[in-house]
Amino acid sequence: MKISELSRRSGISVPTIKYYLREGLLPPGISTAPNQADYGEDHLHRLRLIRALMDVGGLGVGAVRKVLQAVGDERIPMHQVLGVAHHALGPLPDIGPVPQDVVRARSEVDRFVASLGWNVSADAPARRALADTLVALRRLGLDYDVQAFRPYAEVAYELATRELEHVRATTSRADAVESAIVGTVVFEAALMALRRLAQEHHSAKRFGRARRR
Amino acid sequence: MKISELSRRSGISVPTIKYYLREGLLPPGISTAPNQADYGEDHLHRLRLIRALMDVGGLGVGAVRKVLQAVGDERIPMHQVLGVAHHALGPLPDIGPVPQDVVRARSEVDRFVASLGWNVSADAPARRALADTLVALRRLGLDYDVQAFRPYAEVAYELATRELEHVRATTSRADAVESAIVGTVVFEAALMALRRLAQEHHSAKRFGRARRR
DNA sequence: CCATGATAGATAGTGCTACTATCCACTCAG
DNA sequence: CTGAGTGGATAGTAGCACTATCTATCATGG
Repeated sequence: MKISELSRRSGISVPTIKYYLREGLLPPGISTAPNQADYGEDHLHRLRLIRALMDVGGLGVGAVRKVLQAVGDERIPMHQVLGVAHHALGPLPDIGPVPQDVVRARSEVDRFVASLGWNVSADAPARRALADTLVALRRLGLDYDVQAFRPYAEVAYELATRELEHVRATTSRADAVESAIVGTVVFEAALMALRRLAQEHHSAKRFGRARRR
Repeated sequence: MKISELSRRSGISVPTIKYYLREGLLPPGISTAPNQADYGEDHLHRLRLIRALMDVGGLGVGAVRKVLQAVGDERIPMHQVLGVAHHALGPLPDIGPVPQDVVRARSEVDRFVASLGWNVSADAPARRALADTLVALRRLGLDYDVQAFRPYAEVAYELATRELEHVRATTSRADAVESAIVGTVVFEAALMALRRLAQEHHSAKRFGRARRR
């Protein structure tokens, strides 16, 4: 199909598709002439994946590119793809000196993860993300302990069990990898939305029943 | 204290504090002369809250301003503050025409929420956010049903129960409101981080044990 | 008491990101 | 054969979160 049809079927403007081509998010079509190229269903699917990661997952162009590279790289074994994706999604590496309270929080988090018996690589970005939340709470004067995260950890454990079983049920590597990525990013957004809905429900039940606004 | 001390103790540069003052995120200090003002501990605390919302919660300046307005507005009753915060956090209102599949997903989500027996306002942004995730999954060719969200809903329900109980235990309105906001935003980030850690653990267990990278 | 540095407030500029717009030479469909 | 569409390149834009600079003041230590 031509780029105009790709644009129409994906709902993404032609200039934006050209931009994704330039940025390496979308592989080029099959060139049939100096100024003609042919795009297939896989291009359409790729565009939808890009939009899902950006719109639902909130990823930037750079993060999407990293994730897609990991998905497309056959040399990366299954059990590493999630890690690579998490590195693309997670916070950037440290820039300046790390404050004292952050250092302490990180080691608390590391001990906490170890106490859960979880087998997670030492440089997982989510470790630092979790430590950052702990630091934020404490800087606000709320003296939480890492143990406050335990119920969340138990919940996360059960969800991850379910999700990984689902991934195993799929067939090809490409499908498995993509469903793992989508599971991480899209179901994360779904879980957030559901948590907020549940909070509103409980808030209404506890503090009153009048409608908002 | 003077702005330089506020800057030193908060770790935020003086120009940035001035920027927050201009943007209305931080209330002005008590003016003691045409070019002098005095800032208190509450300003320091407010700055830490701003950074928590921005750095951990990923909110922009506009969203932070809306949330802080809701926190500070005594007229807004407790049971509405969370809703107001969710409106500030959630997706923007529709701009163009809403595609057919989105319309269908929204009504499915509405029926799903009703089937859960949750009492949530009809215009809660999280409804649309959840519908968007469903649409994203389907556009990727994964024909999920809303019911796939049920386990997540159950988990979200239990977490929200626990969290709202914690809010009730606090005392003043200001504290309660702030802890509700912080709970929504910061514990959301913590839950995400823990879910990713749990995923890595299960991924390592299921697909292999070699270290990444 | 006066030089030095900080301050409030205002205006303008920066770097980054995700697009958009314009241009060109070319080509394909009617 | 003409006019809309195309690939490829370059340049421009809008929004965001700061950052820099300026001015008129003010605080303070020698």
